[in-house]
Amino acid sequence: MNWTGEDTGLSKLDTHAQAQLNALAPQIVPAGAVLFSPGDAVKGYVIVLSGRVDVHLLGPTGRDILLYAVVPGQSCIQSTLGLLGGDAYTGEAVASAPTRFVLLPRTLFLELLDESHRFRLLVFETFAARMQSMMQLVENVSFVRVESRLVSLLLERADANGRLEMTQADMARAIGSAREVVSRRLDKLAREGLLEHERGVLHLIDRAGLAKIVEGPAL
Amino acid sequence: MNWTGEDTGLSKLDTHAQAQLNALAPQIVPAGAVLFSPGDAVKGYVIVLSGRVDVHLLGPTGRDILLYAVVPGQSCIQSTLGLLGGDAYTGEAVASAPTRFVLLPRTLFLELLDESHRFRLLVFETFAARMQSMMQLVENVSFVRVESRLVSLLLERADANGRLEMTQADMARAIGSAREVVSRRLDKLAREGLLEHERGVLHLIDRAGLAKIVEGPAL
DNA sequence: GGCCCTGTGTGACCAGATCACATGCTTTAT
DNA sequence: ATAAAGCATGTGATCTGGTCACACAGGGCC
Repeated sequence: MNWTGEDTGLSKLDTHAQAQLNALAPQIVPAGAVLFSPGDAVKGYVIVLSGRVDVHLLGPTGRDILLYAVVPGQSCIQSTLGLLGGDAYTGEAVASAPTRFVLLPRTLFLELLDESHRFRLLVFETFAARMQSMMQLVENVSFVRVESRLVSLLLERADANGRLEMTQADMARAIGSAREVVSRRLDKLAREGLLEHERGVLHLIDRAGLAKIVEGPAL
Repeated sequence: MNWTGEDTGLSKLDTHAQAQLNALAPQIVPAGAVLFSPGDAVKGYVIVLSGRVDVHLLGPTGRDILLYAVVPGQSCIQSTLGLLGGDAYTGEAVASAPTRFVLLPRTLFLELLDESHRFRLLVFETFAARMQSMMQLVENVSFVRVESRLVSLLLERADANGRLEMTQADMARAIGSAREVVSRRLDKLAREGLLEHERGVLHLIDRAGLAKIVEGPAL
């Protein structure tokens, strides 16, 4: 098994560290699998090789908000928190696509942290990136109007043809809003001729017009 | 100069690292001093020895929200982000009390990170704590009602006699709300006999009653 | 005394969240 | 094939909270 070569960050590790990592067997889970839930103990450091893992926070009213997505080569920092501070998870992580990942046990993680300069950098960098994106998130939910957040999401996630398969409930989750609000916004955007939508699918019509909305008034 | 002994985390460092740190001269700034603003380049790793530094995010409409407070022994992770990723600051840091701190230059920071196991742990731990508190923040602003957040703040910051000197504008900043909203909430709490307030000062009357509000309905 | 600056109170209005449904499409069971 | 169940969506009413546009009160300071 040699998976460290698959991914940018890890391929630069020294060979000793790579050997130790390659000894671990990657796991595969289907889309929808829950990797951890609030309160779970932290089992190890997770590195995603392919697929995508969404980590979100659950509100008491059933609403939830996407904290960040873990894409290949990145690791889930919630697990890092746990490994360093000993706290349990507060968020929930679910695979939003079939996902292949490895799980470094705590001892190996700490060992590599001491031994490998590159591994350290890697951990720090993903950590820093996450922190940055968390700040971005706070900025978004506090200062950016729902319409802008929604349109940003659509522009980001739609394919080259402007097509996007996603339910309104999932959009609401991703931007930290409510399903009904998304429904009304999409309606408005459709009335303005910027997009079309039906059950489960959505087509962007006027990307330029949508892009203008993203810049739109602050709040 | 020997300031590493003043503080819990640093006193456990190996003597070599301590010697290098003690060679740096602490700086002192008065309350209200701005340590950095959005867009500033990162000068180094900041460790606060005494006082208090508030880091907040500024909204385009003039509203701002407290991201976290840096208290003695902690470091500002925004600077860590910058040192590792090279990005500029996005938040603003102001001393909310007279503050004494040291600034480790980038090179020394990276050197210690490689050399000192304890320093590494220290940095990681503060990093993890910050991340945790950022998640807490997201949870609060998304899922907790303003009244609960306000009351939490009052209970946290009031002295033993239930007295708190703070303007409504500052309270609003701290909980990520607007001044007018705070004004109306305080009014309501006062009408219910839970507290009294006048220009710049505030007295908690019924701590138990207030505590019940914190638990209150989710949103 | 009149100024100015800061902190506060208040009403009107708007965005967005919540609640409580009503449809309709799709899949599964019978 | 038809009914039942489940999911995705639409819609009105209502509430919380943020924004705007003020008025007003308490201190300093000249």
